[in-house]
Amino acid sequence: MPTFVVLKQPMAYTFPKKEKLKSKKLIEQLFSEGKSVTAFPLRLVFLETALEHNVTAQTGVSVSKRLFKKAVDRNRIKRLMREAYRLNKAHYFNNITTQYAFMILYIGKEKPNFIDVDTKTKLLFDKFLNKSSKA
RNA sequence: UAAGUAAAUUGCCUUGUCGCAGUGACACUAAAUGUCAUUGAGGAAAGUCCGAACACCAUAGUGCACCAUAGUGGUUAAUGGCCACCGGCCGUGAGGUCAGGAAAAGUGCAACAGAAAGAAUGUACAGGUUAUGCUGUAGUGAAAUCAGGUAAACUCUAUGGGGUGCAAUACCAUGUAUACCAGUGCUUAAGGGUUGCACGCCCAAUGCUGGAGGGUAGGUAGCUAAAGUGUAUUGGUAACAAUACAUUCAGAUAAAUGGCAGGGAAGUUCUGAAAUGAUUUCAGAAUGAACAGAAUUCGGCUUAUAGGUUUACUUAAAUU
RNA sequence: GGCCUUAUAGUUCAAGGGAUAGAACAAAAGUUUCCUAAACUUUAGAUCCAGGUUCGAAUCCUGGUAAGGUCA
Repeated sequence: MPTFVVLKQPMAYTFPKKEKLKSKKLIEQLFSEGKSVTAFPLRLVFLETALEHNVTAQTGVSVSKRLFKKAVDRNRIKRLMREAYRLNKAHYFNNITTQYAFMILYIGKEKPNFIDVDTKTKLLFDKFLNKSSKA
């Protein structure tokens, strides 16, 4: 369970402002030059790059207005995705030396619950590690 | 008790833990960072339909055009909102609803049907008359003889409206291109700006306009104490106003207000028991909350919304 | 966040408030052909939704829904 692990290592499970992907320029660069992996209904777009702050990655989440008309639904999905990223990133990315920009997209049409998003996020990061280690 | 009408109000509560954003204090030379404290979505935050505040457009002017509104009075910062009254229509009723000025200023429109839908007078029958004109009825149609209907047709009347919107606007940082093409021009002027047009006003030689392109797309202010909110009293039929006291209540920007694990609840369904005229009470089990997320700020309107609670009233039946 | 535009057959477009909403392409059936194409004949198919004004609304007015455009 996530809560059990959290009690042991509270420091790693945060998601402060400087770990968020905000620069418009960097986001445009990410979508034009970055690669992607998919674990439906999630897609991860990533790019190895140099960041302003001393962090392993800057990450953003996105849900299309086309797929979810209501702001409540979009906010809910983005919160779940951020939460899943926060709880899983330490386990997967502690050994990475270079800096990355990430963007996680939700491409499904159904509203998910947290367990789905959590398991899919883990699957997504597994795929990402495979792909990046090969390259 | 049943069926209904009109309002008001509420919009799940709570514990632990891990996170997010703002503000303050402390540590630190400062920044970054850390610790602690504290605050953190709605009645519609929505639609952007009205009205304002505020900012810029030179000072925002005059006329026409254009747009909006339309019984009377009141209310307000303002309104197309709201309140009261009058009138029309609907409802047994409580109530609901109405862009509710002008057709004797003018122009237009009326399919089909019908003799005829405007300067027209037909046909049949009856009445009346010497006879005709005349009067009534019939048939068509939404409307047929009356100086008719239609203004959510043009129009007229009255009233109001300068334009654009916080991606406004100001400043700082970064970065280039005073390059290229077309037009025009240093002169009474042409041209451009100012709202669609006219007048008026304003602009000018590293000029102005258009085309095609290049650069930056980071930060700060605007940004939340306000026509604020709550309670009480007074005035007013009411909308609303005045006074007193209390209170400080979100400010994000790929965009905070969340995740997980419990506990409790209104309500709903089922089972059992007791009483009863419908039904109610008690016990147990299951289930466990609609519409929806601030984006400069207010006042309204409109639309979405599971249920719960309260008040006033109407109709019908029964009882006293 | 602000400001605008549009919505009619499967698609692209018409239709001064008036009879059964029209045209082209596409679709289906048939004729022709040994078969297909072309050609010809026929058929089916629509006013985004809900109110209002009007005798009568695709058209006028109001409120929703959906799809698009634009800004420093």
